Amino acid sequence: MTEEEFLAAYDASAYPRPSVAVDAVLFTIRDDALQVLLTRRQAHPFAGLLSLPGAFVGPEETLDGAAQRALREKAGLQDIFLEQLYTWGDPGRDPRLRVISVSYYALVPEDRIGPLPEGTALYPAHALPTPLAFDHAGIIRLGLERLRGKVSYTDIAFSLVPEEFTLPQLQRVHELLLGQPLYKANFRKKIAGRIEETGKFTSGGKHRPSRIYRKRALPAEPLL
Amino acid sequence: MTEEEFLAAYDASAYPRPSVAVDAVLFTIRDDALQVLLTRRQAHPFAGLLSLPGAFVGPEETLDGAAQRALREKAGLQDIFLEQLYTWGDPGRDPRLRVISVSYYALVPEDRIGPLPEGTALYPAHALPTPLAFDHAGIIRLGLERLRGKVSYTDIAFSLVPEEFTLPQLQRVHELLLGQPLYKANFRKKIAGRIEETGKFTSGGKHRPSRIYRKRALPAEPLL
DNA sequence: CAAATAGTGTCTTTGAGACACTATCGT
DNA sequence: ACGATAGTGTCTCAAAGACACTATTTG
Repeated sequence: MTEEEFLAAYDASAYPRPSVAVDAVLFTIRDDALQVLLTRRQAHPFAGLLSLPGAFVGPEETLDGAAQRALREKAGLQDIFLEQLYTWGDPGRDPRLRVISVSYYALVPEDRIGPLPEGTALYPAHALPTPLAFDHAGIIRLGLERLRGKVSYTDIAFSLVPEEFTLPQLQRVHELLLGQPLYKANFRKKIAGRIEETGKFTSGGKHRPSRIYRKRALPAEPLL
Repeated sequence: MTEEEFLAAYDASAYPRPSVAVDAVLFTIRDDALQVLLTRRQAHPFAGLLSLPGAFVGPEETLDGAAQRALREKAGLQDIFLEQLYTWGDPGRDPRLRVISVSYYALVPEDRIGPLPEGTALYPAHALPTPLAFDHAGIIRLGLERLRGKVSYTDIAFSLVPEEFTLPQLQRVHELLLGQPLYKANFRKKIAGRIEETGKFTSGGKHRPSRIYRKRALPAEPLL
């Protein structure tokens, strides 16, 4: 059977086509812990359980666009770091109908999060209530793995920190993602090329103020 | 609007739901080059152009299952390395109808490839004909990036080499994926823990025979 | 023994890791 | 001066990189 023949058969068949949705794992740092945005489900299935914010993909909408919309609608967030994670499609993952879910993970500094709608809140990523709706526990686990894997060799940690930040703050984010303490001096050497000074300092603490930095605009390394 | 309301509206709407397909980028090494399996399209759209092997996802089929099926049908391959790559869903990427495509990349040693069906053949990955059908050029480019990124810190190169192989062979695969020559001694040190000797040697060459190895069954490193 | 490729020993360079030290704030 | 946190200098160690050497086959 050629693809065209299959398509014709598929088009004409009585099979319900799968629906396509997006689900987003929104991470942020709050109360010195990595947290995930979850909403409590009102309706069947999994009524009463927590689930990831999601949305069905509109007919004229890109996948990224649908993920952005989901976060805008459920958390009032715009222009945040968003990256595709994995696509989940096991038959039966949604008991109502076949749903293919394209999952995303998103990173946002706490100061960008406004008041959340009723039923939506942040939960600590390493002590989530159990069970969660659908296969969302697995999606979050994969998001955590991806995050942990990428933090050491990319810039993603900057997306979890305000535009202007101190190095102790940034180091703490790395430590929370990696789950282990880091040596101050080594950490600073490693990120030295990716930051620039603002000239400002913190104040008010009962200790030495710390320098305030921002992310360096251009990658320090020119192409080889 | 709650999710349930949206779902009800979505269900009842006249919108055609997207179709969901899989496309696979099958890589192999042949004639001392990395090659990709492509099939020439017979029908509209993009008739006459080359495209990736793909399939629509059946109603009771997993995504991985559909990708395996596509490769079985188009290349007679079974039980090969297969990993999800990215999901493409821009409206308009297929001019006929909305198609969400979950892309995979697959790796197979040349000796596992049998005779290919009419219109299907291998093409050198770094000198592909242009243009390709749909957004398949982008899918292949992403597959190449993923492959290059992963070769240095994972075992994937073993999937491009027969079960029993020599180190010059394995090194050549690394060099083709990375696009640069490697130092013999350093390469051997790096993979020393991941291989084991078979006790066999090559023969017939006009030079010193090389030892034949296989992949080490268990990861040498115990959990910390 | 010459050509050709397989395989090894070892010096250098780089970066991660560990730790001790100094600096500057508030009280 | 002290408690607390910010920030730096430097030794160690392991891995990556570079290169030169030895080994074993065929003709």
